[in-house]
Parts: sequence; structure tokens; C-alpha cells
Amino acid sequence: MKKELKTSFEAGSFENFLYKFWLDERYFTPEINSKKKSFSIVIPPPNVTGKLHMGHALVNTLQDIIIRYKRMKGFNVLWLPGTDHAGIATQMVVERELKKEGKTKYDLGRENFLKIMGDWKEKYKDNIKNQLQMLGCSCDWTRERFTLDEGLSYAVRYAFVKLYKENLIYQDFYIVNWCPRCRTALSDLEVVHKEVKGKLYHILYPFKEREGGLVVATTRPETMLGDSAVAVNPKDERYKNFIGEKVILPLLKKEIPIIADENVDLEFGTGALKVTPAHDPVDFIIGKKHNLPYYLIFDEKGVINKEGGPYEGFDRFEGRRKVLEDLKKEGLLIKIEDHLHKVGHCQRCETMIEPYFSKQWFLKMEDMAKEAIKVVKSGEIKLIPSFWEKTYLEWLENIHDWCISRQLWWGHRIPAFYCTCGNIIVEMEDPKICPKCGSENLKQDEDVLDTWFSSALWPFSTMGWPEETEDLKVFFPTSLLITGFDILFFWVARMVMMSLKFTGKVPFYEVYLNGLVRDAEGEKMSKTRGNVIEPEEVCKLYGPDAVRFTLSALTSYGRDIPLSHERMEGYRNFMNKLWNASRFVLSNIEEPLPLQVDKEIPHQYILSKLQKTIKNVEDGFSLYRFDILTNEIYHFVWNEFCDWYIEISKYYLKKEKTESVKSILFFILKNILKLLHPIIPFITEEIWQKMEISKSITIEDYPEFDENLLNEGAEKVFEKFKVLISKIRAYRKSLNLGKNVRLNLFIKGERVEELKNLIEFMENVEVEVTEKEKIIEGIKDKYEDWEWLLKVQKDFLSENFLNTIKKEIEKLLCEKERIEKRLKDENFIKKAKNEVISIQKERLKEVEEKIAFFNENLKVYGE
RNA sequence: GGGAGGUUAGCUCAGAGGAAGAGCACUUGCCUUACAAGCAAGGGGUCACAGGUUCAAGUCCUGUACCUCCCACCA
Repeated sequence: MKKELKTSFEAGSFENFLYKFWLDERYFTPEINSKKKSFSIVIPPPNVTGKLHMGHALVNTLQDIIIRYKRMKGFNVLWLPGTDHAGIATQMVVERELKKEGKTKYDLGRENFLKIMGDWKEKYKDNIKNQLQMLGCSCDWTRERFTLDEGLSYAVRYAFVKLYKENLIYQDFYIVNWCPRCRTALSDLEVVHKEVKGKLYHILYPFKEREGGLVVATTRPETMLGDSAVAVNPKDERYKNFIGEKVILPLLKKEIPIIADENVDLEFGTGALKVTPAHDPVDFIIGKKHNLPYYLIFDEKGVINKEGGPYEGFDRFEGRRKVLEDLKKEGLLIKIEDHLHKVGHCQRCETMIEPYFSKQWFLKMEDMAKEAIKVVKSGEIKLIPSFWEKTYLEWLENIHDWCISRQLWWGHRIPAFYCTCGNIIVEMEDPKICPKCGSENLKQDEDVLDTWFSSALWPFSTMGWPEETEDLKVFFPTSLLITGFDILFFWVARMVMMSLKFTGKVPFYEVYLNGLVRDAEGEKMSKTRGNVIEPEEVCKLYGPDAVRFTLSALTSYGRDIPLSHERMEGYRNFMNKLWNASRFVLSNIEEPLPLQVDKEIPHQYILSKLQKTIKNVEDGFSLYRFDILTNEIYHFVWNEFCDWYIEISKYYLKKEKTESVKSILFFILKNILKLLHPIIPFITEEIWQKMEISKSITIEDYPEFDENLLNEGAEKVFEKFKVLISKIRAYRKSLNLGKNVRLNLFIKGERVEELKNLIEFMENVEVEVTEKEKIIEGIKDKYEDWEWLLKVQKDFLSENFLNTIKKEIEKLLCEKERIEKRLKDENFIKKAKNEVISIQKERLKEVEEKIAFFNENLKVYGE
């Protein structure tokens, strides 16, 4: 053909150019008035914090594979991209940067800090876009969104106001998870529990009116400064008599009551629990029930405040040391035990969480959760793999109200305005005056919303909700969500709830939850381990196609993905293989050719195999088995097309009439490229354009299974041919007979005549198709009904070769015995399916014949 | 304390009732005019363990051990 491919495949030389070409042609932007069926995915918006990691590469590759597949399948496809402002995560990164300059956000003030955040965002948003484009992601960039955009912010406000007016959003004093470093409240999900080797301190609280006292056990002695009672279980015989009496709280010397509460575990510690309602979740509940006072002893940084009396100004950990020291002095520290327990840590900065009593905004979850349960139970939303459904349902069934306020600056500011008269105004517009008292002295709530609040609206807010937009009509609900299982609760479940609440529809019909990318040994990638693989780096090394192919090939159901350079190298080699196969085909073809079907076996075989591949790939797609569909094509391309058909085509290309073989080569290549395009878009487009069939493969039809091209018969005969060829090669090798030595082959079997010339061409043998048995010196062997004899002179036979045959006989004898035993078993004959029995009988025959052949071989060549 | 997933070749993983599979690694030959990032031929497995169901069990059931991960207010 006119355009030639370079002699070796070089990734990196054409990708950027092709991506620009796709953008210029607007292939990724769907038509809004299309008659085609819609297929839509919204991207899990990456955080604007920084670089994409391998997990992003995976989730976006998988999405792109599906998106490109559906596009080729004739759907009107939308893949909507965007980024997330990622409240705490992003703010933390910027704060860290500031710290390098010795500054804090408080030095800058809210306004200046947000300006810096804005600049930061601009920089990284493009970064992320560029990296997604580097991977070939076919997102519709004309629809790119960011969670803090005007439109999305409007949606957030709309949702907040509506929920507030329905009394689903409320403000309350509650014990929340507090990060003293981030100085904000966190939701339960943002707390990671880690096992910590701690101590259990036994402290004596003396009775007020008796000798002795109660010994309480605690892991956090410093919180005793905020104690307002000691609780015992009402059933506890040890303490029954003391209930209602008082003890003296050590150090602060306050009188606190002894109360009875069922929440106290008799078995744990001493069975007596110090109650600190402001700093422990259980104590909080107990405190509420018994109307105990709340002593908040820490400030927002975790430093002891004036409630702590002499301990004021100590950080919580210093405070602990000091308290213990003083208790020891007073002889009240009875015992210290080692104690293994789980302690909450901030998901983002790993600081130890402080349960903290404070006023926060909450979203009532129970009713919304019920709806979200229904749609999964009914199957309207399908989770893949399905075992996630149980996890999802259990979480929703035990849901707690969601703390949605964060004491941060980077995010959607809570649209609640406080008037000096005590009125709270929550409306779509910022109020100028208080509707109640007319005051102009209004102050907006300082807090922002949890990042996941805006994420929860993402599938529809990105399409213009609450306006009734065309996009919503055409593309919502979305078809599929692909995301990591780690955000099943954070994001997936909340989207379902919010979507049902606000649109009355599910946000998506299917959710594919991918595994985690790990290193070759299955270890989590981490900087400290030094095993991090960066998408950018490997795209440069192996090309984005090879990276995508690797990720896809390794993605089976729910499993983690063990990524390694070796794997990527292997699949990079596949790219090279494909490249060179294409080079071979194109170098033999002058112009695009329509398929001319040839009836000869090899052509029938490859066309038939292609159809099977198409079918299997289709099945792989319908099951979201990326590994299956990827390996299916890999195998077809390498082990069928390259290893056999291309080699065979060299024979046909030497003959006179070559049109049909050329057309078949062209046809197969064309289909291979189409099959592969969703996985490896760049290289397939590059080759496609050289084939001069059409402008772009991106919008070509995906191959459809064509029953007319199936030919089981040809496949079977070809299989025998393959075995024969392999055997001849094996004989040559073990006999040390080079390919330059022409051998004589006597053979009989079904349709072998048709392949005679091809066998001669491939293996340098003289083939005689014969029905008669010829007793001559030679190696006899068979496969199914093909029986053959390769004439080899006695001198060539080595001890080694004869031993191989002997071993082979031994193996066959074992098998023979096994089958015979089975066939003699009355129960087997009675109960097994006829089909199974006949297979066994056939196999026995085959084995027996082979044994006979090998014995003859031994006899002929025997000593 | 609940729950989920896993244990198959040296490594990483497919296979889910009827002769143990792939990629990489390994051995041995080959620069055979698409490709040495390649070609060809090989070696390699009590399918974690113990019971059970079945004519037949990596495959189904029960239990055990070990690994991974979620969830939970154990001071």
C-alpha cells in the first residue's frame, strides 16, 4: 500500500497527534438529537490534589474500554469528565506547601487562602486532564465539570435548602469525630481504625462518704478532667450498693455521682466506667440519658482548656503524662496493663481522632437509606461483582446520620445565615435582611460542606440539575458507574440516596467495582515501600496502549491487580507483534479489498476462529470480564493469526491467484484492529489509517458475530494439521534433523489430501497420502483419525529418542488402565451420561492405538 | 465481635462436575525475507488440609488452618 509502517513499533510517536485528531473531529461529543440509544458514564472525579496514580489509570482505562466499545456498538455515548475539589485532601496539600514557607492558612485569612487554592486547582485540573488524554480516555471535554463550578454549586445549594426545609438537615450538639490537626469534624467514614498498643490504667476514685473507692479502668486518663460520673452495670453485684452515692474525682476534687447504666460491660476492666460525656461516644449517650453535665476540656487543637484547671495549656498527650504523674503521687494509680485496642485516626492526615462534643450540621439518613436499599434489592441497580451487594445493604441498614459540616475553608460554604435575633435563614438567595426582625446584621455559617455532599449529586448535577436540561433527558440515569470499592459507602451509596431523593430515579443501572492496583507481589503501592508505579512513567516506557492492555488483561472480577514491569513489557511486545503483523499484511496488499471467501481449510479455519473470538469477546464484555475479553483477542492475534495463518499465507501468496488470501489477511487484520480498539486505541487507529478504509476506526462498527463464517469442520481438520506439524518439528529436534533434510511422510486421514502441498511447504517433507500400511523404517504416530509414518533411517535414532518413546508408552499405559477401570465400573456405565461414556471409549481406542504404534516404533528401531 | 474475599506451575492469576490452563520466569535449538520486543520444541502441579455428596470433585456441601480486606461505641 502507499503508506508504509515503520519497520519497528515505537510507542510515543503518534499518540498526541491522534488524540488531537479525535478531538478535532469531535468524536467524543455525542449528538443531543441522536436517534441512537444513549450510553453514559460519569467519571469518578479525581481529586484536584495532584497527579493521577495507577488506580486512576485503571478505573479510567476500564471506563474508556467500555465507552469506546459502546460507541462502536452504535450507541450515542457520553463520558462526562470532571474533577472534585476534595475538601480536606486538597486543603491539606496546600497547607503543607504553605508550611514550607513557614506560613499557616490563618496567617493568610480565608479570602487569600481561597485565592491560593483557586490557583492551585487551575494548575492541577489541567494536569489531570492531560494525563487522562495521555491514556487515551475518550471523555467529552466540552462537558467537563468541577465540583465548585457555578452550576454545581447551585445544585449543592438547591439540595441543601430543600433538605433543610424538609427538616432532613438539622443542626445539633453531638459528639463527633474531631481531627485536632485539620481542626474539623469528620464523618464516621473518614475515620480509619488502627490497632494500637495502648495501656489500660486503673484509677481509684475515692468514695465521698465511705472508706475506699471505686477503681475505674481507662485508656485515656487525661479525659478524667471532663468526667461527670462513674457508671456501673445495674446487674453488677459488686457495685449495687454504691449506686446513687458519690465519689471524689481525683486531681480536680469534684464530687461526681455513681450511676447505673446497662451500657457498662461487666467483664471489661473493673466493671466501673468513668463517664466523660464530651469526649467519648458511649459516655455521650450515657450522659444524655442521665442528664449529666458536659465538660469540654479540649480546644479545637486538642489542647486542654480552662476546664482542665491546673492542666490548662497542655496538649492532650502531655496532659496524659502529667495526669498520670500526679495520680501516681497521690497513690491513686492502682495498676497499668498492656492493652491492644483500635483507635480512630484521620483518614487524611493520620492524626489520632478526638471524640469531641460540638455543634454540627447533620443529614438524616434513615428514610433515604430505605429507598437506596430497595433499588438494589429489586435489582434496578446491579452491583458487580454481586458480593458487594451484601456489604452495601448492611451498611445502609445500620446507617447513622451524616455529619456534613466541616470546619474548613475549601468547599461549598453552608448557606445558613444567622441573625442576631436568633433566626436562621436558609434560602436559595443570600438574605439581605432578617425576615423576622428586619436586622441587616446577618452572618453566614463559617463551615463548609463535606466534599462527599457535592459528590453525591455528581451524576445529575454535572448534567445541569436542578434545571431540566436536554442532557438530563438524554443521558440520565447514566448506564454504568465504574469505581473502586473503597468508595462504595462514601460515594456510591450516597449518590443512590441523593439521586432517588432529588430525581426520583436511580443514578445508574450498573456499578462495576474494580480492585486495587498492587505491585507484582500483591503489596500495596506506597512511597515508603518504594514500589509505586506511576502512569506517566510507564506510558513513556511502554506506551499508553501497553499500559492499558496490561491493566485490562489483569482485571478479573473483584480481584486486586498485581501490576509489574514484566507484565507491561510482555504486553508491549504484543503491541510490537500486532504492529509487525500489520506490516506484513499491508506490505502484501496494494489496496483495500472486499472479502473473498475461499473454501480451502486454512482460510475457513481462520475465518471461523475469528467468529469464535468475536463471540467470546462479546461474552466477556457482557460480563465485564476484562481479562477474558483481552486474553481472547491476544490469543487469537498471536497464537492463531500470527503463528499459523500468516505463516500459511506465505504459501498461498507464492501461488498465482492470491486475491482471496490477500482479502482474507486484510479482513482478519481489519477485524482484529476493531476488536482491539477499545483496549488499545492509539496503535489501532494508527494502523487503521494506513489501511485507507475510512478516516477513523473510532467510529467504525464493532465486529459482529457472523454464523455464516463458522466452520467447525475446517477447524477440526486444521487442529490435526497443527498437531502433525508440531510433531514433525519435535521429531526433527530430538533426532537432530535440520530442516534442510527432506523427509518422507506417509499419511492417511480425513481431508489430509487437501493439505498435502501445504504440509510439504511448511516442513520440507515429501508427502504421500496412502491408505495402505507400509512397513518401513519410520516413526509411526497418530492424532485422532490422522495416522502417519515419518521415514527416518535407523542411524538417526538415538537412545534419547527411544527413551522418550518408552516414557510416552508408560504414560499411555497408565491412562489406559485408568480408563479401563472406569469402563468396567458398573455404576459408571449405569449412571454416567452416554456422551461421557463414548468419549471414554474413544479415548481408550486412541490410547491403545498409540501404544501399538509406539511399540512398533520400538520394534523397528529396537536394538 | 460481625461480614466479605482468597489459598491451583518458581511468580501473578484464569478455570467451578467428566483427560490440569495462561502470561512471565526456566531448559534446549534457531538471526527461517512481519516481528530476536522474535521463531520452534520442551520441563514444571496430591489444585491449603480433613471429612462428606456423586459412577465421577480444583470444581458441590461441612468443618479446620492460614492470608487480605471491610464494618462495629468496647472504656
